[in-house]
Amino acid sequence: MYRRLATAFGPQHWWPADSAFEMMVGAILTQATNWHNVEQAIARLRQAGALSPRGLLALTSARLRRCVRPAGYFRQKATRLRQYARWYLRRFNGRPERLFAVAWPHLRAQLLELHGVGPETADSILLYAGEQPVFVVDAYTQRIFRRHGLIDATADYDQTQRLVMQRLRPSAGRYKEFHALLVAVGKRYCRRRDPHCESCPLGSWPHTLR
DNA sequence: TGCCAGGCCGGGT
DNA sequence: ACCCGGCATGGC
Repeated sequence: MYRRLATAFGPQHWWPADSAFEMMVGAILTQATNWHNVEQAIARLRQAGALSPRGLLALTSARLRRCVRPAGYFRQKATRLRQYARWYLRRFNGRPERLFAVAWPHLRAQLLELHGVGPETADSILLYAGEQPVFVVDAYTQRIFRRHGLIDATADYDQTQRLVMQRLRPSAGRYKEFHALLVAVGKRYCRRRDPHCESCPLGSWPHTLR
């Protein structure tokens, strides 16, 4: 599946961000939200000088909310970003090399303790900002794997993640690309309703790729 | 127009 | 341990 997607779509160049902190901000902002909306919010944050922990914390909450608004859930996300920035600054001085000096299984547990950071957000940060060999599962991954019979209907995040990490040799580069490719193919061919699979590189419904 | 987007949390069974 | 409603904007 990975090879087929890579051939069909080519390199995805993920995660689009100029710094580790910007990537982490994007990971929180993109929760259940179109990336286009996130880009608008990030542009506002950049304009406000808030793409660093200190810069973000310097904003009033009203101003922070105005920056976040295009990304939706803006009250929640503004609060979560502020908490995240405070944690990142206090514990790691806002330095990615300090953050990722922590062994990733332990760091993952710490990230999950933060309000507003669940498994996908934590794993995205570990993989794309930290280059740790952790596969990121998202709604597209689950939907595509189910439609191809790779997992059963009840498989949860951890089971799906285990499947990939047991079958694909640990490699941050490959995990990054595979996740990005699944999103790319999912957006085009595997939406919740209206899956138009005719020309999908993974084959047509009902899927037989195995 | 309605549906959907790169989730997560809290309260209820 | 699940299940569900709430959270919100912008594009097609």
